[in-house]
Amino acid sequence: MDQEQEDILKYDQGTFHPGFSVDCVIFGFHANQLRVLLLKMKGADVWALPGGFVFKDEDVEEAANRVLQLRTGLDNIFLRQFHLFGKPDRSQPDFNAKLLRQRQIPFAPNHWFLQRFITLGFYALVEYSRVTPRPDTNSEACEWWDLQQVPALMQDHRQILDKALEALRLQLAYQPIGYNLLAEKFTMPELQRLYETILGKQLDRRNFQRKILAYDILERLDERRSGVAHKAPYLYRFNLEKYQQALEQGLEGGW
Amino acid sequence: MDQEQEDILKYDQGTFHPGFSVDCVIFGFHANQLRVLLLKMKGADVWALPGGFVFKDEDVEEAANRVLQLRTGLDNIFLRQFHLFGKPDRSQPDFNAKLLRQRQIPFAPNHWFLQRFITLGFYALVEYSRVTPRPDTNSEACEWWDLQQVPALMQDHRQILDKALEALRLQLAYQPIGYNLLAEKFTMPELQRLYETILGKQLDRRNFQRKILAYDILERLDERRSGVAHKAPYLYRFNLEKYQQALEQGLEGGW
DNA sequence: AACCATTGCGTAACTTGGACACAAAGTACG
DNA sequence: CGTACTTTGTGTCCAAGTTACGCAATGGTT
Repeated sequence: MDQEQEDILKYDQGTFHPGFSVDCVIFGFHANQLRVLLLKMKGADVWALPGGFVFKDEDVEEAANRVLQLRTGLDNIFLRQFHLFGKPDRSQPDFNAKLLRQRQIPFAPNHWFLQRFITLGFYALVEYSRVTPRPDTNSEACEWWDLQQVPALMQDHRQILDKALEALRLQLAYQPIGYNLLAEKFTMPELQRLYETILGKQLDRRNFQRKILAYDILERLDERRSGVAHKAPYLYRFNLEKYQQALEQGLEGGW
Repeated sequence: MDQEQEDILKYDQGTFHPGFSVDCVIFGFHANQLRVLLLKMKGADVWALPGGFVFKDEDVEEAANRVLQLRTGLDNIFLRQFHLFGKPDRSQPDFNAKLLRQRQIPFAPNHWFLQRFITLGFYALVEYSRVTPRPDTNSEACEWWDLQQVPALMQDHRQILDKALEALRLQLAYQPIGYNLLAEKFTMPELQRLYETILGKQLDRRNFQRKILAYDILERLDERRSGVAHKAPYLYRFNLEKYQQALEQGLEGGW
């Protein structure tokens, strides 16, 4: 894939799979807060989820990966589709027409960008510190936002974001989470803060440790995190093999 | 929606949302077996999932409902999207061209039916006895198949079916299942057989009863199922209010 | 050097889950 | 009509897991 960002709006009819887009809810974790990466649309006071279109012969998952790569600079990221948003009124052709005019791109009334779009929502978990946010040609900013302080979003992007969070919480119940969101080495309290912010509630320190260790996906290192205040906590890292296995098989089940 | 089934292939370019379809995995429960409703394609020795296209201004969920209604005669059914299948090679334009020729419909090489299709998979749970299977214009049969004996399916429909079953099993772990699949009144053993066939394993009768009753979504009636062999079991029905609530809030969680 | 928030490890009380026992109910068959 | 057999309703026991804490050790702070 070309690193150089091209102007999506200048593509011809027929370049992309028609009437279909992908939108990514990119989660990061910083300063004990869950954050999402958002784009500020040019000439409008709304923000948007990073999204894109699917090339005519491109895998849909691959398109989402491409979007992620372009906005964050990262590759090989945890990315999972969670819902398709297909209401007919979710598209706003007037808004899109305004965009085209603003960009001084000539267009016919049946321009592909003005059609109704169905969008597939993905959520991604990325390591905050490794991300280099990059706006696309239609946006003037690309920034992290605290989940508590997300600004007004265009179209139904707020709904998409909410549903992504719901899916993330659901994943927590039957699959491990953390790899890709935390640095390679991390402490138990850090992992706990992550779980707490995703769940939106506090957990008992000692019981958390017991439960997460029982999953048998962590390795304790002989190192401790030094320099910080108070007693130096041990560092852990995920055992990738077991982590992957837990992702596939699920952690518990209920039945 | 028009009850009368029209011939989909005779629609013009521009009738449907382009390059997009829905496919439904319709589960029923009969003779202690989980079954799926399949269509036999005309003039080909393969079966297919009931599917359809989305009208230009139609909600995607609504389109799936329409498909369900046309094939089963039922309305207001439990229906849930579970995965989008978007690989570029999943479409088989040659197969579709053959279909058009067979049906003696003239077509240009860029006919909408020959394009690449992205499909959204839904699964539905229906009450077997209330279904009246109806083939569509492209199929010569519409029948229930035992999950263990599903015949060869066209394209990636086998994958879609497998993924639907996976999603169904996952739902079992955190949401109740049974309403819509069973008759209004049912016995505990019947409910247990349902769980057992979905999970593909046997459960202890007594522990099952305790666990399912703990969910607090069932009401035991003063009636018993009479006429059958052996001791007459009590009849139960779902408390719809609590059932609905459990669907939304989830049953357990893990955290 | 005393202080104190935090970490590592442990334990008692309680809940949940799995394996199993037994009596009651209803059909089948001699 | 009574005995055998299968199935249902209810309950118990024990192991495993969960929850709610206690306490000493650590390492920077004052």
